[in-house]
Amino acid sequence: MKKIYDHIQVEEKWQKFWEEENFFQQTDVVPAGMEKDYLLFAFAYPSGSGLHVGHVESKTALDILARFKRMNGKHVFFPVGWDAFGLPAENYAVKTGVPPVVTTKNAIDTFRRQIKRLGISYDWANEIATNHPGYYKWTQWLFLKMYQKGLAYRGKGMVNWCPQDQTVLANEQVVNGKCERCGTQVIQKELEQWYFKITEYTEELISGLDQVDWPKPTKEQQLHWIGKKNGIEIEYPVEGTDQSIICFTTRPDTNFGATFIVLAPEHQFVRDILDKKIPLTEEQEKHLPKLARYVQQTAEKTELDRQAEGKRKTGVFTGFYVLNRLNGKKLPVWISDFVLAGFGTGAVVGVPGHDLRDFQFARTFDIPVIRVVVGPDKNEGEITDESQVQEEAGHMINSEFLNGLEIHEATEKMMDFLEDNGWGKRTVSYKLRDWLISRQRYWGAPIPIVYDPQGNAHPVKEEHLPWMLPTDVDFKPTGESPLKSSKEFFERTERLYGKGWTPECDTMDTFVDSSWYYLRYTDSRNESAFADKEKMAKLLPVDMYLIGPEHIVLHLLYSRFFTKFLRDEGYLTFDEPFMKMRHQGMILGPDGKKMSKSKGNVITPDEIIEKYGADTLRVYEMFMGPLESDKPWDTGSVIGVYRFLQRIYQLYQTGVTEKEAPGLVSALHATIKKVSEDIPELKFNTAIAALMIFINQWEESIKKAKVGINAENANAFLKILAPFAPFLSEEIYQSLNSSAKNLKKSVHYEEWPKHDPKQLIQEKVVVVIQVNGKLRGEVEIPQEDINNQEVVIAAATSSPQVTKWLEGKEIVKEIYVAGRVVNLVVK
RNA sequence: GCCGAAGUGGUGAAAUGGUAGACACGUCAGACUUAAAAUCUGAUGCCUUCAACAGCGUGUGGGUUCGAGUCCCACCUUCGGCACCA
Repeated sequence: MKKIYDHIQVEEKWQKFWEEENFFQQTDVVPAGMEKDYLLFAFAYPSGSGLHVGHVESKTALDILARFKRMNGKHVFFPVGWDAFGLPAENYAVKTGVPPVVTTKNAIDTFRRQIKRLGISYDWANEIATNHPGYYKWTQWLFLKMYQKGLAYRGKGMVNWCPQDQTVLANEQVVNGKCERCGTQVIQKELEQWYFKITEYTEELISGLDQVDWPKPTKEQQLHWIGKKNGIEIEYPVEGTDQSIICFTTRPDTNFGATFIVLAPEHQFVRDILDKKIPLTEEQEKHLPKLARYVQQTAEKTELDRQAEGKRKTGVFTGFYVLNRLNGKKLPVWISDFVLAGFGTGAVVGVPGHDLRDFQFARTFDIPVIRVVVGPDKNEGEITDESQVQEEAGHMINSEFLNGLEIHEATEKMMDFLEDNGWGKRTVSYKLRDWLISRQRYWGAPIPIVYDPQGNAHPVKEEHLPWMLPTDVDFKPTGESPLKSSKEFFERTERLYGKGWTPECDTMDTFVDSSWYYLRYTDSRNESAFADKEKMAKLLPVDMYLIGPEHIVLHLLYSRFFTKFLRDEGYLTFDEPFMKMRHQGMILGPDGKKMSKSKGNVITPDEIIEKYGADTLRVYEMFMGPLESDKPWDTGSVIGVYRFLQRIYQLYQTGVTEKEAPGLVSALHATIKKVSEDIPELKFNTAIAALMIFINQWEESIKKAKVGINAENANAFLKILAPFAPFLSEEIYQSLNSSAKNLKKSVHYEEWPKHDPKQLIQEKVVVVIQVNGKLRGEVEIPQEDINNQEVVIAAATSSPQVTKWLEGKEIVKEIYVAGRVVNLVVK
């Protein structure tokens, strides 16, 4: 009778065994002569709803890699932790009054239990959670380090404000004008906020990408985000004043076609007019009310309003003119919200003939349009329609000394000319801004700053770290930081710093927590440093980072910034934290849509493990398709993997024989080769297919000839199966070798088998025959003739399948690809 | 609009420029069973067909090549990201 593999009982048994024996806990030192391998996954936010099958994918993938590398003699560092600060826990607290520290702990406990059931071989001894005072003490310490170096600063600025969450959002956290978290329309607000000066490292954030092995599209997205543009700042004197307006442009070649200037409503010059710091003529005074109203309106506009406006241009004339020194023309100065205060100089020179937005603006306000570029259509006439606006290619006209030049040549010549005359200066502009880290939230690390009675900022003293997050707060959103409601927090500040001193009540963006967690892993219990320098030098940088594509821009940019800063401070010896990075795709619901509670398409690992076991879940998810692509979950298909594992278990009852089938042994070596090649490339789906093929062959051999493979080879197969199905392979390994003398403690401590190339050599090779590129037959060629073209061609042309296609034809060409294909070209 | 990725059976998917559809699900037929589930065996791209070693087939249209899912050009569709960035 067949023995049924009882996954529940078996998996519990080995999970307990591995845990009791501290199987995968690393000593924190890399043993001499061993190469380290640091495998990292993006630590998760422990949400209340627990793990879903999507979480399982990346964890399993890296676990397979970890086990494979251990068996290949690497010192694997595979830590785990929790990105535990964040909004959901706090929102839950607002609703229910349960403190975030409680919900977070419960959520982590659930996650931990679920992950352990999956058999992920994490180094639990170094587990971290960013909400733990032992962790955020160092988050705060790093803030102070930045503060000392002038890289953390306080500044006034327009910020994105979410009225629902009652907090500031980074630009990156505003999606389509809505809050990334809750979907509420974001508005603009001016506030005093803390920033990190990431722009200090802009150039290195660009050049450092050359050092790392990341997917190309990821690098491109980062570059795009940084948005480096070479251009020139041109100075335009304002008529009737001693001021001038500076415009940034990448296309000064078109400057003879300039007909106006547009400022962002937030531009300093506009403020100066409104504040009457600039003497106004009577005529100019008349523009003031309109101007003031427009500035006011812009400030109140939400991102969504701006979007709803679409391309429709609005604006107001300031009453001022500047001088275009190239041709002595007067250009009217306008303001419009299509010009962004944060890019370039917040002022744009309007060339309506050759910039679509400028054209639309000129049309709306009846400003003249001048053609200075002739495009590939050779049209030199007036520009009257959007479709005629030539931006990308052509030659100059109506531009005096530039006439006839190709636009790129003209750009260079114009830049030289402007610089030579002192009217402009070449410059580089970036989209990247400093990182706004203040959050008016409770559940985060408090910013370690206190204010003296005069309101000046002072760093919290190092001996007062961790600067504890108070617990006596009111979670109800008031528009102000919840920490303001803590009596203890204010009392503490006065006690430690003096009467009238007050604490900073904002907390840090959770991206700060996650910008350095991979450093803390290396020395997670250190109480006197964020991590020991030597330990970091030994284990870092990260060798493989597996991360979802959603983190491409922010988290990676911030982490790289931290790394470069800490390197400059002498703590780190490398430039880039993540040497190799790959992305896992998303596991979609059975309906092909993103899994979400509200859609009711969430599959939990618990239900699958209950029914089929953790090994089945692991192997199924790896078998679904390429790691990096999005894949819909199909519960129906899980059964196939379940059957596969059951059949393996059955085979080991009957398939291990003293006499071996030679073809089977050779097939095993081919399988070892394939699996060994696929795992490092993260091609788990094809590795599993190879394992399945071998099991099919082995089964067939037993059925037909009653011969299988011997114990040694049977063990070899178990070893290559072990990373994928750790429980099943351990179970079989232990019972198969129960009488063996020098048994390793576990299959997972075994050495990875090597394939024997001699075993892969076939006696006969099938060569395919094509006639004029079409498949017409095949011949078997003995191994020794495989490189003898004459023999192979002769065999091919005399093959009965082929002769009928050659009848009455002349062979004009013979192509032979050794061991694969013959192509006969006939006429 | 710009940047990026991807289009292959009923489904998830394989395929260093060299036998397209490996492997798996599903489906159909059969075995076992009172029956069902489970398990096992066989078939399964489409089409003509008694059967095909015949024809057609990797989003569309061209091209390069002895040979193209794979390389090149143009286009269509889907999905991600950015989006008035001067």
